[in-house]
Amino acid sequence: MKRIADSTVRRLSTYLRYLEDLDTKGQQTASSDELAHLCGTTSAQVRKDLSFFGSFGKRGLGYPVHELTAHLREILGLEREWKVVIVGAGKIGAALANYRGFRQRGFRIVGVYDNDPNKIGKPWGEAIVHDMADLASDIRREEAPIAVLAIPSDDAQIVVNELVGAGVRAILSFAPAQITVPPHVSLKSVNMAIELEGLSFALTNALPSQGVA
Amino acid sequence: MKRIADSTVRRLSTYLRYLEDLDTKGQQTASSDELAHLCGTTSAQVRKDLSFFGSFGKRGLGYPVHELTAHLREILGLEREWKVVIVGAGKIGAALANYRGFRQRGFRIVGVYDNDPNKIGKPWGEAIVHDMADLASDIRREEAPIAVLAIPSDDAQIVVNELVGAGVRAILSFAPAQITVPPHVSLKSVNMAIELEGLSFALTNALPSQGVA
DNA sequence: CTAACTTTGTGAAGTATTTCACAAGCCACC
DNA sequence: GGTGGCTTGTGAAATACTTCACAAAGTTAG
Repeated sequence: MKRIADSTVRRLSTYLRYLEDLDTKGQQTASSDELAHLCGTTSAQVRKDLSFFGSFGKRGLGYPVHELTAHLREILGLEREWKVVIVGAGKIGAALANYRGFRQRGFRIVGVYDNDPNKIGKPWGEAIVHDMADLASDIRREEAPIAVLAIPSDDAQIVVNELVGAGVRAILSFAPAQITVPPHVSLKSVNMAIELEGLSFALTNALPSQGVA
Repeated sequence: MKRIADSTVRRLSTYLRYLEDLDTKGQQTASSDELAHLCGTTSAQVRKDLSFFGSFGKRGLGYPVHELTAHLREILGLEREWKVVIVGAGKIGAALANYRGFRQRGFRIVGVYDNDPNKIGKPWGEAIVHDMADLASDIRREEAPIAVLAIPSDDAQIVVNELVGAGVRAILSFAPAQITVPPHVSLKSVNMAIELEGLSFALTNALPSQGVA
């Protein structure tokens, strides 16, 4: 199978979100054009994205909302539960844990870890903060495949190595540092500084044509 | 001047971060190859990125670290202060405000806004939470060009319209919703659900070749 | 059943971005 | 001051992604 572009996968997530809305509202079908308008893209893009995975639509009619929703969930691997550990009992991790969609989409937090003695043992949402010293062994026991890295910065790579060694296969990092992982591990980095500096650049250089997300 | 790709701007931010490190350590010059390794890209990419803005290197020697740092700050528009308002006195906004690099890079928070009566008037970091009702007039008075949108979700577009109407020219949104802005306004969206679903997809479809950020 | 209309799925064309590859420039050493 | 070894800057090639445009297929109305 052809490699799927990251940009395509991101759009699939967006389609899913809006299809769920439409499904809740009881809408039976949606055309690529309608979906495109909701999601801020073009109808050709929608059709192309979906066509990588099959023919889900009916010509002259559009896509069956409920059915396509199920297909997308399947494609994105959201029909199962994913165990997630959160490393760093700070604000970012808390924001994520608070986020309703997190649980709704099958991501279950099985542990929160920190190395601050003032935090260890304290409650954190519905969980209790564990000692980072237990991180690797807990991951091995739970077989959690996903880790969220929400620690300030510098030891990020060290922690990542530990995570990878313990069998984590996907990491979402909020640490403002370049991290490397072996090829069998997936890594996504969210770096607020980069986003803000991107805005600074845009303002400074006053490019016409913004408005995308 | 040719349009600069978003991916290029993101890399410039990364170069800057590592050049600052090298500068602090007292290193005089850095080759495109060294920078590439630090930043997880290729030397050709580094040279191409920089070449859009000028010839900063010396053949046979590399780039002067301190000087290039200054150039990049200039290019990214970080030689000045940017006033930022934060909309939504929740965890995400707090994470951002806590983040040291935020202030270091010239972003100054001039106001935090929420519509929750239990939060309005309460201290929030070093600031006090203001009523969203004052948002537009405060932005006009302060002339803050950047807003961080850290509210749960649904009214996101309404708030954005208000922000744009009040003169905001760049928005960093953490709301998990599609937002549109007029062409003269820059928008960056960070959507944790999309990132996590991207990881889920990668795990499910077990693509070989990950490791990028 | 036919005609008019809608919408998909998809090669082909068009853009955008990355990588290649090498001439030209600079340094250091003899 | 010439030679050898590095490293930049950059067109050209390669790759990746998006948009176009249209045949094919389905729908609706008469």
